[in-house]
Amino acid sequence: MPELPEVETVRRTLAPDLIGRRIEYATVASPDVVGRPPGDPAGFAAAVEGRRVEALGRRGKYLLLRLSGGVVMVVHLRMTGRLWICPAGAPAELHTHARLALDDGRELRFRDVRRFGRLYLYHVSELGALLDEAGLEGAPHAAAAAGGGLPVAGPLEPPGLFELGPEPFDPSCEESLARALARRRAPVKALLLDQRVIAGLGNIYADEALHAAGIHPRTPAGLLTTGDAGRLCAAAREVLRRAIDNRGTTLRDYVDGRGVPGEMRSYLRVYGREGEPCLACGEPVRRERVAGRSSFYCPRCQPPPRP
DNA sequence: ATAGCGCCCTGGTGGC
DNA sequence: TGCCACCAGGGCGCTA
Repeated sequence: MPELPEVETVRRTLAPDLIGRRIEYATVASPDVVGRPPGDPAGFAAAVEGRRVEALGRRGKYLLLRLSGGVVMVVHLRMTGRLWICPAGAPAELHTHARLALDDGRELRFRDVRRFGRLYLYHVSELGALLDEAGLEGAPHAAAAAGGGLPVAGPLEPPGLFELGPEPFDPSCEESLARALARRRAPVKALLLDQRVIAGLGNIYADEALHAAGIHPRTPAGLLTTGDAGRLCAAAREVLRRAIDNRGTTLRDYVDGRGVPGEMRSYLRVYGREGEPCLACGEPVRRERVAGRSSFYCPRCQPPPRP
């Protein structure tokens, strides 16, 4: 389940092989995965062909590829998406939806068994602050003024991309979380998963962060203090940092930009460990459905809220 | 405004 | 062994 650490790992592992490469031609097979221009794989392919990859950035769980001519390709892997580079001759796996042939005899491939993942195209002028936030320095693009030859404008889908909360490593994270928690009845976990509050946490790292902070996932957000919000942010940072250091969590599908699985799974302290002893206190880890998601926690380290 | 739920989609799993 | 209900969960749209 690509969350922030997995997307960041994909970015880091793709960058050295991708930056400076020219996309010779593109094959996009499934209309489903083309979010913009909506359902137009041919238009998408035509719009990226001939462009060079200039830089790779990330914002939340979105990966951004800045292409020459002021075009930005945005990728969201959702649940089972994979984006990696392989030799052009490698047999295409089932559910390969896009293949971008590079000028060095290799291919950038997008595969997604469940077709939840999406590819989007934008012109730099549409992205505004997002470029800087994603670490793509928005140096003026001389050749980009005209619109980059993109076939469509259309609405700025997905809306989520333009409503992202602060990155967990951004100093404004504490304030955003504290503000979101105040007077809310929803379980704290629901807000951690809300990308408008903090960008980049998913089910795995939300559980890990709550455990590290000693907060039960079902705790009504409004019961938490500003101090709790601070501890939660600090816990999230530590968990995410560690996950990035270990190149992400591979449960089944996830691989990095070179096709290599991540190592973080062995270091998860609660996620996926129902019935096993808490690594902090030995109490068996429990699993419960919170905010529509399966949630793992230690009943001793994370005392349940009093009903 | 907010909270909760169903939907999308496929493959793996576990029960019988 | 085969069959099938069920589960995984990110984001979004709908409802009350």
